[in-house]
Amino acid sequence: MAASERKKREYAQREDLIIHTARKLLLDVGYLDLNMDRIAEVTEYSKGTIYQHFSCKEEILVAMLSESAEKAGKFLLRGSDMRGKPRERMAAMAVGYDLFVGLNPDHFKAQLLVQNESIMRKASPTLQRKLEGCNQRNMHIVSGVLRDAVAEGHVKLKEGVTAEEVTFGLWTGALGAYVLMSSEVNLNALGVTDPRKAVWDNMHALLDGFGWRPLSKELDYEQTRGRILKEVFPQESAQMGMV
Amino acid sequence: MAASERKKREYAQREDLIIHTARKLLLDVGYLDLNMDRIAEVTEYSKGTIYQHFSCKEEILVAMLSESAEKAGKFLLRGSDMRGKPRERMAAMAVGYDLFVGLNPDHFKAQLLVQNESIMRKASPTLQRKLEGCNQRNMHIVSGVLRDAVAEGHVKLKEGVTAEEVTFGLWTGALGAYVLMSSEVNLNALGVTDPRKAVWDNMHALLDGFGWRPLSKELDYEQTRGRILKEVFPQESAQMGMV
DNA sequence: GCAGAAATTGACTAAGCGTCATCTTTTTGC
DNA sequence: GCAAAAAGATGACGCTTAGTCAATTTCTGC
Repeated sequence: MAASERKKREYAQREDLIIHTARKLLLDVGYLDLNMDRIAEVTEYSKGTIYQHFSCKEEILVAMLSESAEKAGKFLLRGSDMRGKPRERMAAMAVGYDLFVGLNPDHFKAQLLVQNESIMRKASPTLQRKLEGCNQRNMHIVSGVLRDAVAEGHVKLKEGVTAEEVTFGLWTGALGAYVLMSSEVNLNALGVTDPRKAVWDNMHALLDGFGWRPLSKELDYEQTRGRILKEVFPQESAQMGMV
Repeated sequence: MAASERKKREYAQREDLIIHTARKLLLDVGYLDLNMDRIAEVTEYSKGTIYQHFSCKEEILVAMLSESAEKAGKFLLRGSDMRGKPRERMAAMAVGYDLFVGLNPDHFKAQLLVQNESIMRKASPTLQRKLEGCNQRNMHIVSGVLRDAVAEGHVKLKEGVTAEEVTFGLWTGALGAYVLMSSEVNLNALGVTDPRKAVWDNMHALLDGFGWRPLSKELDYEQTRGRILKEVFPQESAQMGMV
Protein backbone atom coordinates (compact mmCIF):
# COMPACT_ATOMS: atom_id res chain seq x y z
CA MET A 1 0.00 0.00 0.00
CA ALA A 2 1.43 3.32 -1.11
CA ALA A 3 -0.69 5.22 1.37
CA SER A 4 0.79 3.54 4.40
CA GLU A 5 4.25 4.27 3.08
CA ARG A 6 3.34 7.91 2.75
CA LYS A 7 1.93 7.81 6.28
CA LYS A 8 5.16 6.49 7.63
CA ARG A 9 7.09 9.19 5.83
CA GLU A 10 4.79 11.86 7.15
CA TYR A 11 5.13 10.49 10.65
CA ALA A 12 8.92 10.57 10.43
CA GLN A 13 8.80 14.03 8.95
CA ARG A 14 6.68 15.29 11.81
CA GLU A 15 8.99 13.70 14.32
CA ASP A 16 11.82 15.67 12.75
CA LEU A 17 9.75 18.83 12.87
CA ILE A 18 9.07 18.34 16.59
CA ILE A 19 12.72 17.72 17.39
CA HIS A 20 13.79 20.62 15.24
CA THR A 21 11.30 22.92 16.92
CA ALA A 22 12.40 21.80 20.38
CA ARG A 23 16.00 22.52 19.41
CA LYS A 24 15.14 26.01 18.31
CA LEU A 25 13.11 26.68 21.44
CA LEU A 26 15.85 25.31 23.68
CA LEU A 27 18.27 27.79 22.18
CA ASP A 28 15.83 30.69 22.10
CA VAL A 29 14.14 30.45 25.47
CA GLY A 30 16.14 27.93 27.49
CA TYR A 31 15.10 24.74 29.24
CA LEU A 32 12.83 26.23 31.88
CA ASP A 33 10.66 27.99 29.32
CA LEU A 34 10.66 25.15 26.85
CA ASN A 35 7.17 23.71 27.20
CA MET A 36 4.92 21.35 25.36
CA ASP A 37 2.21 23.90 24.61
CA ARG A 38 4.78 26.05 22.90
CA ILE A 39 6.11 23.16 20.85
CA ALA A 40 2.54 22.32 19.85
CA GLU A 41 1.87 25.92 18.93
CA VAL A 42 5.02 26.35 16.84
CA THR A 43 4.70 23.01 15.05
CA GLU A 44 0.99 23.76 14.49
CA TYR A 45 -0.01 20.38 15.86
CA SER A 46 -1.98 19.77 19.01
CA LYS A 47 -0.43 18.64 22.22
CA GLY A 48 -2.06 15.24 21.86
CA THR A 49 -0.27 14.68 18.58
CA ILE A 50 3.06 15.62 20.11
CA TYR A 51 2.45 13.04 22.82
CA GLN A 52 1.79 10.48 20.11
CA HIS A 53 5.47 10.76 19.23
CA PHE A 54 7.08 11.35 22.62
CA SER A 55 5.88 10.13 25.97
CA CYS A 56 7.22 13.15 27.80
CA LYS A 57 9.22 16.32 27.47
CA GLU A 58 12.44 14.64 28.47
CA GLU A 59 12.02 12.06 25.75
CA ILE A 60 12.23 14.87 23.20
CA LEU A 61 15.48 16.05 24.76
CA VAL A 62 17.01 12.60 24.62
CA ALA A 63 15.84 12.16 21.03
CA MET A 64 17.43 15.52 20.18
CA LEU A 65 20.70 14.55 21.76
CA SER A 66 20.65 11.12 20.20
CA GLU A 67 20.21 12.64 16.77
CA SER A 68 23.01 15.12 17.18
CA ALA A 69 25.29 12.50 18.74
CA GLU A 70 24.86 10.56 15.50
CA LYS A 71 25.70 13.68 13.54
CA ALA A 72 28.79 14.16 15.68
CA GLY A 73 29.77 10.61 14.84
CA LYS A 74 29.79 11.50 11.15
CA PHE A 75 32.20 14.33 11.78
CA LEU A 76 34.43 12.00 13.79
CA LEU A 77 34.31 9.39 11.04
CA ARG A 78 35.27 11.89 8.39
CA GLY A 79 38.16 12.98 10.57
CA SER A 80 39.30 9.42 11.14
CA ASP A 81 39.19 8.75 7.41
CA MET A 82 41.70 11.46 6.66
CA ARG A 83 44.83 10.35 4.84
CA GLY A 84 47.78 10.66 7.15
CA LYS A 85 49.40 9.38 10.31
CA PRO A 86 47.10 8.25 13.11
CA ARG A 87 47.94 11.28 15.18
CA GLU A 88 46.98 13.53 12.30
CA ARG A 89 43.73 11.63 11.97
CA MET A 90 43.20 12.16 15.70
CA ALA A 91 43.77 15.87 15.20
CA ALA A 92 41.27 15.78 12.35
CA MET A 93 38.68 14.27 14.65
CA ALA A 94 39.29 17.04 17.17
CA VAL A 95 38.86 19.67 14.49
CA GLY A 96 35.74 17.90 13.25
CA TYR A 97 34.24 17.76 16.69
CA ASP A 98 35.02 21.42 17.21
CA LEU A 99 33.27 22.27 13.97
CA PHE A 100 30.35 20.09 14.90
CA VAL A 101 29.91 21.85 18.22
CA GLY A 102 30.17 25.25 16.57
CA LEU A 103 27.58 24.34 13.97
CA ASN A 104 25.22 22.72 16.48
CA PRO A 105 25.12 25.04 19.46
CA ASP A 106 22.05 23.29 20.85
CA HIS A 107 23.89 19.99 21.17
CA PHE A 108 25.69 20.84 24.39
CA LYS A 109 22.67 22.54 25.89
CA ALA A 110 20.84 19.25 25.47
CA GLN A 111 23.85 17.23 26.59
CA LEU A 112 24.06 19.22 29.79
CA LEU A 113 20.45 18.44 30.56
CA VAL A 114 20.42 14.83 29.55
CA GLN A 115 23.56 14.23 31.54
CA ASN A 116 21.25 14.76 34.45
CA GLU A 117 20.19 11.44 35.79
CA SER A 118 16.72 12.55 36.77
CA ILE A 119 16.04 13.82 33.26
CA MET A 120 17.57 10.83 31.48
CA ARG A 121 15.61 8.46 33.68
CA LYS A 122 12.29 9.77 32.39
CA ALA A 123 13.06 8.82 28.80
CA SER A 124 12.09 5.41 27.46
CA PRO A 125 14.64 2.61 27.78
CA THR A 126 14.63 2.31 23.98
CA LEU A 127 15.85 5.85 23.50
CA GLN A 128 18.24 5.57 26.41
CA ARG A 129 19.83 2.57 24.75
CA LYS A 130 19.95 4.32 21.42
CA LEU A 131 21.89 7.22 22.91
CA GLU A 132 24.23 4.87 24.72
CA GLY A 133 24.84 3.12 21.41
CA CYS A 134 25.79 6.41 19.80
CA ASN A 135 28.21 7.21 22.58
CA GLN A 136 29.72 3.78 22.31
CA ARG A 137 30.14 4.00 18.57
CA ASN A 138 31.67 7.46 18.78
CA MET A 139 34.10 6.38 21.45
CA HIS A 140 34.99 3.40 19.33
CA ILE A 141 35.82 5.57 16.35
CA VAL A 142 38.27 7.55 18.44
CA SER A 143 39.84 4.61 20.23
CA GLY A 144 40.16 2.87 16.85
CA VAL A 145 42.57 5.51 15.63
CA LEU A 146 44.52 5.16 18.85
CA ARG A 147 44.67 1.40 18.34
CA ASP A 148 45.98 2.00 14.81
CA ALA A 149 48.72 4.13 16.28
CA VAL A 150 49.61 1.41 18.76
CA ALA A 151 49.62 -1.18 15.97
CA GLU A 152 51.90 0.96 13.85
CA GLY A 153 54.21 1.50 16.81
CA HIS A 154 53.67 5.25 17.03
CA VAL A 155 52.76 5.08 20.68
CA LYS A 156 53.24 2.57 23.43
CA LEU A 157 50.70 2.58 26.23
CA LYS A 158 51.98 2.01 29.72
CA GLU A 159 51.28 -1.23 31.51
CA GLY A 160 47.65 -1.35 32.64
CA VAL A 161 46.51 1.58 30.51
CA THR A 162 43.88 0.77 27.90
CA ALA A 163 43.03 2.58 24.68
CA GLU A 164 39.62 3.29 26.19
CA GLU A 165 41.13 5.08 29.17
CA VAL A 166 43.20 7.34 26.97
CA THR A 167 40.17 8.02 24.78
CA PHE A 168 38.30 8.79 27.97
CA GLY A 169 40.92 11.45 28.70
CA LEU A 170 40.49 13.04 25.29
CA TRP A 171 36.76 12.86 25.63
CA THR A 172 36.61 14.38 29.11
CA GLY A 173 38.94 17.20 28.15
CA ALA A 174 36.73 18.13 25.23
CA LEU A 175 33.51 17.51 27.11
CA GLY A 176 34.50 19.65 30.08
CA ALA A 177 35.65 22.45 27.83
CA TYR A 178 32.53 22.54 25.69
CA VAL A 179 30.35 22.22 28.77
CA LEU A 180 32.01 25.31 30.18
CA MET A 181 31.79 27.14 26.87
CA SER A 182 28.10 26.41 26.45
CA SER A 183 27.37 27.31 30.06
CA GLU A 184 27.21 30.54 31.94
CA VAL A 185 30.76 30.43 33.31
CA ASN A 186 32.57 33.60 32.37
CA LEU A 187 35.78 32.16 30.94
CA ASN A 188 37.10 35.55 29.96
CA ALA A 189 37.01 36.65 33.58
CA LEU A 190 39.00 33.52 34.42
CA GLY A 191 41.74 34.52 32.02
CA VAL A 192 40.82 32.07 29.26
CA THR A 193 40.36 34.21 26.18
CA ASP A 194 40.36 31.53 23.52
CA PRO A 195 39.01 28.28 24.98
CA ARG A 196 38.84 26.51 21.61
CA LYS A 197 42.49 27.12 20.99
CA ALA A 198 43.19 25.97 24.54
CA VAL A 199 41.35 22.70 23.87
CA TRP A 200 43.50 22.12 20.78
CA ASP A 201 46.73 22.94 22.60
CA ASN A 202 45.83 20.82 25.58
CA MET A 203 44.91 17.85 23.43
CA HIS A 204 48.33 17.98 21.82
CA ALA A 205 50.01 18.27 25.19
CA LEU A 206 48.11 15.19 26.33
CA LEU A 207 49.08 13.20 23.23
CA ASP A 208 52.69 14.35 23.62
CA GLY A 209 52.50 13.18 27.22
CA PHE A 210 51.54 9.72 26.06
CA GLY A 211 54.48 9.84 23.70
CA TRP A 212 52.34 9.54 20.59
CA ARG A 213 54.58 10.20 17.60
CA PRO A 214 55.08 12.43 15.82
CA LEU A 215 55.28 14.69 18.87
CA SER A 216 54.17 18.26 18.40
CA LYS A 217 57.79 19.37 18.31
CA GLU A 218 58.44 16.94 15.48
CA LEU A 219 55.55 17.98 13.28
CA ASP A 220 53.86 21.31 12.77
CA TYR A 221 50.29 20.49 13.72
CA GLU A 222 49.20 24.03 12.94
CA GLN A 223 49.95 23.20 9.35
CA THR A 224 48.14 19.89 9.70
CA ARG A 225 45.17 21.83 11.00
CA GLY A 226 45.12 23.96 7.89
CA ARG A 227 45.20 20.83 5.78
CA ILE A 228 42.38 19.26 7.78
CA LEU A 229 40.19 22.30 7.32
CA LYS A 230 40.89 22.40 3.61
CA GLU A 231 40.82 18.70 2.81
CA VAL A 232 38.37 17.18 5.25
CA PHE A 233 35.97 19.95 6.24
CA PRO A 234 36.14 22.56 3.48
CA GLN A 235 32.46 23.38 3.50
CA GLU A 236 32.05 23.43 7.28
CA SER A 237 35.12 25.51 7.98
CA ALA A 238 33.99 28.07 5.42
CA GLN A 239 30.61 28.12 7.11
CA MET A 240 32.30 28.80 10.42
CA GLY A 241 34.47 31.49 8.89
CA MET A 242 37.70 29.64 9.60
CA VAL A 243 39.41 30.08 6.26
CA MET B 1 21.06 43.71 71.47
CA ALA B 2 21.73 40.06 72.25
CA ALA B 3 18.35 39.02 70.89
CA SER B 4 19.04 40.27 67.39
CA GLU B 5 22.31 38.40 67.41
CA ARG B 6 20.50 35.24 68.30
CA LYS B 7 17.99 35.96 65.54
CA LYS B 8 20.74 36.27 63.00
CA ARG B 9 22.25 33.01 64.15
CA GLU B 10 18.92 31.26 63.94
CA TYR B 11 18.35 32.68 60.48
CA ALA B 12 21.74 31.46 59.28
CA GLN B 13 21.12 28.08 60.87
CA ARG B 14 17.83 27.73 59.06
CA GLU B 15 19.45 28.69 55.79
CA ASP B 16 21.92 25.88 56.34
CA LEU B 17 19.10 23.50 57.14
CA ILE B 18 17.32 24.40 53.90
CA ILE B 19 20.44 23.96 51.80
CA HIS B 20 21.28 20.74 53.55
CA THR B 21 17.79 19.39 53.01
CA ALA B 22 17.83 20.36 49.33
CA ARG B 23 21.14 18.53 48.96
CA LYS B 24 19.74 15.41 50.49
CA LEU B 25 16.62 15.56 48.35
CA LEU B 26 18.62 16.19 45.19
CA LEU B 27 20.57 13.01 45.86
CA ASP B 28 17.56 10.97 46.97
CA VAL B 29 14.92 11.91 44.44
CA GLY B 30 16.71 13.89 41.70
CA TYR B 31 16.11 17.31 40.28
CA LEU B 32 12.70 16.72 38.74
CA ASP B 33 11.19 15.53 42.00
CA LEU B 34 12.94 18.09 44.15
CA ASN B 35 10.18 20.52 44.99
CA MET B 36 9.57 23.34 47.37
CA ASP B 37 6.68 21.67 49.17
CA ARG B 38 8.90 18.74 49.95
CA ILE B 39 11.69 20.95 51.23
CA ALA B 40 9.15 22.75 53.41
CA GLU B 41 7.83 19.44 54.70
CA VAL B 42 11.23 17.96 55.52
CA THR B 43 12.60 21.12 57.14
CA GLU B 44 9.31 21.45 59.05
CA TYR B 45 8.93 25.07 58.00
CA SER B 46 6.25 26.47 55.76
CA LYS B 47 6.78 27.28 52.13
CA GLY B 48 6.50 30.99 52.88
CA THR B 49 9.41 30.75 55.28
CA ILE B 50 11.54 28.98 52.69
CA TYR B 51 10.80 31.81 50.27
CA GLN B 52 11.96 34.27 52.94
CA HIS B 53 15.44 32.85 52.38
CA PHE B 54 15.45 32.03 48.68
CA SER B 55 13.54 33.74 45.94
CA CYS B 56 13.17 30.58 43.89
CA LYS B 57 14.09 26.95 43.63
CA GLU B 58 17.07 27.66 41.41
CA GLU B 59 18.46 30.08 43.96
CA ILE B 60 18.74 27.18 46.41
CA LEU B 61 20.69 25.17 43.84
CA VAL B 62 23.12 28.00 43.21
CA ALA B 63 23.53 28.54 46.94
CA MET B 64 24.23 24.81 47.33
CA LEU B 65 26.83 24.85 44.61
CA SER B 66 28.40 28.03 45.89
CA GLU B 67 28.79 26.50 49.32
CA SER B 68 30.37 23.34 48.03
CA ALA B 69 32.61 25.24 45.61
CA GLU B 70 33.99 27.00 48.66
CA LYS B 71 34.51 23.67 50.34
CA ALA B 72 36.30 22.39 47.23
CA GLY B 73 38.56 25.44 47.45
CA LYS B 74 39.65 24.35 50.91
CA PHE B 75 40.68 20.96 49.59
CA LEU B 76 42.61 22.62 46.77
CA LEU B 77 44.32 24.98 49.20
CA ARG B 78 45.36 22.16 51.47
CA GLY B 79 46.79 20.37 48.45
CA SER B 80 48.64 23.44 47.27
CA ASP B 81 50.14 23.90 50.74
CA MET B 82 51.79 20.50 50.66
CA ARG B 83 55.53 20.51 51.11
CA GLY B 84 57.20 19.44 47.92
CA LYS B 85 57.85 20.35 44.33
CA PRO B 86 55.13 22.29 42.49
CA ARG B 87 54.19 19.26 40.44
CA GLU B 88 53.72 17.26 43.61
CA ARG B 89 51.55 20.03 44.99
CA MET B 90 49.56 19.90 41.76
CA ALA B 91 49.11 16.17 42.24
CA ALA B 92 48.01 16.84 45.82
CA MET B 93 45.35 19.21 44.54
CA ALA B 94 44.10 16.56 42.15
CA VAL B 95 43.92 14.02 44.95
CA GLY B 96 42.18 16.60 47.14
CA TYR B 97 39.64 17.37 44.50
CA ASP B 98 39.01 13.70 43.94
CA LEU B 99 38.41 13.22 47.66
CA PHE B 100 36.16 16.25 47.74
CA VAL B 101 34.02 14.90 44.92
CA GLY B 102 33.82 11.49 46.55
CA LEU B 103 32.77 13.00 49.88
CA ASN B 104 30.27 15.40 48.31
CA PRO B 105 28.39 13.42 45.72
CA ASP B 106 25.72 16.10 45.46
CA HIS B 107 28.23 18.68 44.28
CA PHE B 108 28.37 17.53 40.70
CA LYS B 109 24.65 16.92 40.52
CA ALA B 110 24.18 20.59 41.38
CA GLN B 111 27.03 21.65 39.12
CA LEU B 112 25.45 19.90 36.18
CA LEU B 113 22.21 21.76 36.75
CA VAL B 114 23.64 25.16 37.50
CA GLN B 115 25.87 24.89 34.46
CA ASN B 116 22.60 25.26 32.65
CA GLU B 117 22.16 28.81 31.60
CA SER B 118 18.41 28.85 32.02
CA ILE B 119 18.72 27.64 35.60
CA MET B 120 21.61 29.90 36.53
CA ARG B 121 19.80 32.90 35.07
CA LYS B 122 16.96 32.56 37.57
CA ALA B 123 19.25 33.01 40.56
CA SER B 124 19.92 36.47 41.97
CA PRO B 125 22.90 38.39 40.56
CA THR B 126 24.37 38.45 44.06
CA LEU B 127 24.54 34.68 44.27
CA GLN B 128 25.67 34.41 40.67
CA ARG B 129 28.59 36.68 41.43
CA LYS B 130 29.38 34.80 44.61
CA LEU B 131 29.67 31.54 42.67
CA GLU B 132 31.78 33.16 39.99
CA GLY B 133 34.08 34.46 42.72
CA CYS B 134 34.50 30.93 44.08
CA ASN B 135 35.36 29.60 40.65
CA GLN B 136 37.84 32.37 40.12
CA ARG B 137 39.52 31.82 43.45
CA ASN B 138 39.73 28.07 42.90
CA MET B 139 41.20 28.52 39.45
CA HIS B 140 43.69 30.97 40.91
CA ILE B 141 44.85 28.46 43.50
CA VAL B 142 45.63 25.95 40.76
CA SER B 143 47.24 28.38 38.35
CA GLY B 144 49.30 29.75 41.28
CA VAL B 145 51.06 26.41 41.67
CA LEU B 146 51.70 26.34 37.94
CA ARG B 147 53.16 29.83 38.13
CA ASP B 148 55.42 28.67 40.96
CA ALA B 149 56.63 25.89 38.71
CA VAL B 150 57.33 28.36 35.92
CA ALA B 151 59.16 30.66 38.34
CA GLU B 152 61.30 27.78 39.59
CA GLY B 153 62.05 26.75 36.02
CA HIS B 154 60.36 23.37 36.27
CA VAL B 155 58.27 24.02 33.21
CA LYS B 156 58.46 26.42 30.32
CA LEU B 157 55.20 27.35 28.65
CA LYS B 158 55.20 27.72 24.90
CA GLU B 159 54.91 31.14 23.34
CA GLY B 160 51.35 32.41 23.61
CA VAL B 161 50.24 29.83 26.18
CA THR B 162 49.14 31.26 29.52
CA ALA B 163 49.02 29.61 32.92
CA GLU B 164 45.25 30.05 32.83
CA GLU B 165 44.93 28.08 29.61
CA VAL B 166 46.87 25.18 31.02
CA THR B 167 44.83 25.32 34.21
CA PHE B 168 41.75 25.35 32.00
CA GLY B 169 42.99 22.06 30.51
CA LEU B 170 43.37 20.49 33.93
CA TRP B 171 40.03 21.81 34.97
CA THR B 172 38.15 20.62 31.90
CA GLY B 173 39.71 17.17 32.10
CA ALA B 174 38.56 16.77 35.68
CA LEU B 175 35.21 18.45 35.08
CA GLY B 176 34.36 16.30 32.08
CA ALA B 177 35.34 13.15 33.92
CA TYR B 178 33.36 13.88 37.07
CA VAL B 179 30.40 15.05 34.99
CA LEU B 180 30.39 11.69 33.26
CA MET B 181 30.85 9.83 36.53
CA SER B 182 27.99 11.63 38.24
CA SER B 183 25.76 11.20 35.21
CA GLU B 184 23.97 8.27 33.71
CA VAL B 185 26.61 7.38 31.13
CA ASN B 186 27.59 3.77 31.51
CA LEU B 187 31.36 4.08 31.58
CA ASN B 188 31.83 0.40 32.20
CA ALA B 189 30.10 -0.41 28.93
CA LEU B 190 32.47 2.02 27.24
CA GLY B 191 35.46 0.10 28.53
CA VAL B 192 36.43 2.53 31.27
CA THR B 193 36.50 0.45 34.41
CA ASP B 194 38.28 2.84 36.75
CA PRO B 195 37.56 6.42 35.70
CA ARG B 196 39.18 7.94 38.78
CA LYS B 197 42.44 6.23 38.03
CA ALA B 198 42.09 7.32 34.41
CA VAL B 199 41.73 10.94 35.52
CA TRP B 200 44.90 10.65 37.54
CA ASP B 201 46.85 9.01 34.72
CA ASN B 202 45.61 11.46 32.14
CA MET B 203 46.50 14.45 34.29
CA HIS B 204 50.06 13.18 34.55
CA ALA B 205 50.20 12.60 30.80
CA LEU B 206 49.05 16.17 30.28
CA LEU B 207 51.64 17.58 32.67
CA ASP B 208 54.32 15.42 31.05
CA GLY B 209 53.20 16.79 27.71
CA PHE B 210 53.82 20.31 28.94
CA GLY B 211 57.25 19.17 30.05
CA TRP B 212 56.58 19.90 33.70
CA ARG B 213 59.48 18.43 35.69
CA PRO B 214 59.88 16.06 37.28
CA LEU B 215 58.25 14.03 34.52
CA SER B 216 56.37 10.94 35.58
CA LYS B 217 59.22 8.76 34.40
CA GLU B 218 61.60 10.74 36.65
CA LEU B 219 59.56 10.49 39.81
CA ASP B 220 57.25 7.81 41.12
CA TYR B 221 54.00 9.72 41.50
CA GLU B 222 52.25 6.65 42.83
CA GLN B 223 54.48 6.98 45.84
CA THR B 224 53.77 10.71 45.98
CA ARG B 225 50.10 9.83 45.97
CA GLY B 226 50.55 7.65 49.02
CA ARG B 227 52.35 10.49 50.76
CA ILE B 228 49.60 12.95 49.85
CA LEU B 229 46.93 10.69 51.27
CA LYS B 230 48.88 10.18 54.48
CA GLU B 231 50.24 13.67 55.01
CA VAL B 232 47.65 16.01 53.55
CA PHE B 233 44.33 14.16 53.69
CA PRO B 234 44.71 11.46 56.34
CA GLN B 235 41.22 11.80 57.74
CA GLU B 236 39.45 12.11 54.38
CA SER B 237 41.25 9.23 52.73
CA ALA B 238 40.43 6.99 55.68
CA GLN B 239 36.79 8.06 55.36
CA MET B 240 36.86 7.11 51.69
CA GLY B 241 38.53 3.82 52.50
CA MET B 242 41.67 4.60 50.53
CA VAL B 243 44.28 3.46 53.00
C1' DG C 1 -20.69 6.90 -0.70
C1' DC C 2 -20.40 4.56 3.53
C1' DA C 3 -18.91 1.96 7.71
C1' DG C 4 -15.35 1.39 10.54
C1' DA C 5 -10.50 2.37 11.64
C1' DA C 6 -7.09 5.66 12.58
C1' DA C 7 -5.54 10.08 13.59
C1' DT C 8 -6.19 14.56 15.73
C1' DT C 9 -7.80 17.65 18.94
C1' DG C 10 -8.14 20.62 23.08
C1' DA C 11 -10.75 20.72 27.41
C1' DC C 12 -9.59 18.78 31.66
C1' DT C 13 -6.99 16.93 35.88
C1' DA C 14 -3.13 17.03 38.75
C1' DA C 15 0.85 19.06 40.55
C1' DG C 16 4.08 22.49 41.54
C1' DC C 17 5.83 27.41 41.84
C1' DG C 18 5.46 31.61 43.99
C1' DT C 19 2.26 35.21 46.53
C1' DC C 20 0.05 37.40 50.16
C1' DA C 21 -3.68 38.15 53.51
C1' DT C 22 -4.00 36.39 57.93
C1' DC C 23 -2.55 34.62 62.16
C1' DT C 24 1.21 34.10 65.79
C1' DT C 25 5.16 35.44 68.28
C1' DT C 26 8.37 38.74 69.83
C1' DT C 27 9.77 43.24 70.96
C1' DT C 28 9.10 47.86 72.56
C1' DG C 29 7.51 51.69 75.31
C1' DC C 30 5.70 52.96 79.44
C1' DG D 1 3.31 43.62 83.61
C1' DC D 2 0.71 44.99 79.74
C1' DA D 3 -0.91 46.88 75.38
C1' DA D 4 0.41 48.29 70.97
C1' DA D 5 3.45 47.66 67.26
C1' DA D 6 6.70 45.23 64.70
C1' DA D 7 8.44 41.06 62.95
C1' DG D 8 7.87 36.45 61.59
C1' DA D 9 5.40 32.27 60.05
C1' DT D 10 1.75 30.14 57.65
C1' DG D 11 -0.87 27.70 54.09
C1' DA D 12 -4.79 28.60 50.98
C1' DC D 13 -4.90 30.44 46.49
C1' DG D 14 -3.83 31.94 41.62
C1' DC D 15 -1.38 30.66 37.75
C1' DT D 16 1.29 27.84 34.71
C1' DT D 17 2.29 23.48 32.67
C1' DA D 18 2.71 18.29 32.15
C1' DG D 19 0.17 14.71 30.66
C1' DT D 20 -4.76 12.29 29.62
C1' DC D 21 -8.68 10.98 27.13
C1' DA D 22 -13.44 11.41 25.31
C1' DA D 23 -15.13 13.51 21.37
C1' DT D 24 -14.44 14.79 16.73
C1' DT D 25 -12.38 14.74 12.23
C1' DT D 26 -9.99 12.46 8.58
C1' DC D 27 -8.76 8.53 6.12
C1' DT D 28 -9.23 3.71 4.13
C1' DG D 29 -11.08 -0.22 1.86
C1' DC D 30 -14.86 -1.78 -0.40
